[in-house]
Amino acid sequence: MSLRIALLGLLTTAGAASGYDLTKKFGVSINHVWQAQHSQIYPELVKMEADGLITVLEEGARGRKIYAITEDGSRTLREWMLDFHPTAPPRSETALHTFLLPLLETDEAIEAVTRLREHFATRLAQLESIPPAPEGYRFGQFALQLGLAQSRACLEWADGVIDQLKASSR
Amino acid sequence: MSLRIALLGLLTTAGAASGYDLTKKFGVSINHVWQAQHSQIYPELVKMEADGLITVLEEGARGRKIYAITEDGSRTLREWMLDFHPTAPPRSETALHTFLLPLLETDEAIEAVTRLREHFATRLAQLESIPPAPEGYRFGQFALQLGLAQSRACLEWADGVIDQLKASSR
DNA sequence: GAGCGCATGTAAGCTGTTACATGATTCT
DNA sequence: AGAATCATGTAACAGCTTACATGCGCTC
Repeated sequence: MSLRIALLGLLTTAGAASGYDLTKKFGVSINHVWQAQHSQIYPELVKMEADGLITVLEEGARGRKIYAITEDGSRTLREWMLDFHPTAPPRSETALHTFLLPLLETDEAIEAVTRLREHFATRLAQLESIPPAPEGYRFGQFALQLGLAQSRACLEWADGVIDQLKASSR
Repeated sequence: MSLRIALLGLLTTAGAASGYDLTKKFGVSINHVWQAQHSQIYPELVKMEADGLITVLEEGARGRKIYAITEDGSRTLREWMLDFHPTAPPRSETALHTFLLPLLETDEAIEAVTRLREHFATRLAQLESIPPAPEGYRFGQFALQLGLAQSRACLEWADGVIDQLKASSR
């Protein structure tokens, strides 16, 4: 379901586009929020057209098909936005690793958490490099703020854990 | 792969157990970090036994099979812990919803974010109700701290967004 | 005409969800 | 005797990844 929503969202926020264009967009704008490969996108667009959520506006060179969202598609997207109820993501490899940290010796654990810290710092830097919305109210603005808040929290957590581990090794 | 790791981790931290026991454990101890249904666990245990990571210690009443981790299993788990490199989770329904918030009218968006806020508050309360490790260095302790830090960050984010939306509606 | 980027597709395989199915034991 | 719980499995399906496959159009 969410892939459809992401595609409908992109077609709304960025206008009509081909599967190829949409694939590229998943690599940039919406990237920190949702991702998909072309092998998943092309078949999904075919199904969405069959369901009347999008239409082919034109067929260009090299079999390029430009899709646009339909009334039905807009309604579906809006309903999803209004109905949405969050659920906690049930699986996180990083959290699993963290859960099992006491399996390692203290110095090994410090090394492992330092690696995590690096990762969080890199992610934070990436998000900080995205230019903020200039004014008003833009797509992705709030998601970016959420990503920043979470990255900062993770970074602080890693620093705290490293301190705890160092204290316990003395 | 990670399901295996979670199972090996549980067999290490909580000792030998049946598929049924492990299923229940995914419903409590490790629950905020990883989850699995019995329909996924039973076949996985069979494959893990075939791969020599676990063995059947005894077969009890009602076909109950008690599994224990093997040397090979412990080595695999330890190697995973040492090799682990985090990756950013590429998909979050909540972040996608957040990304598309500007599709809604301001008052609708406020309502939607208020629902998110509720969700984060509930999650935080759940994690806070887990008793902290009494002393020293326990399995799950750092993962719990991570969950708390992230939940608090999400809650603050929601409050900030609600403020921004209210300011923009005036 | 060789190579690159554009553009779309298919297939195999893994992970995870939901539902179906069965039988044993314990408790009331 | 009936219900609840213990205990294990299978099947169908959805979502996603990786790899394979093909052909057009532009530029050097």
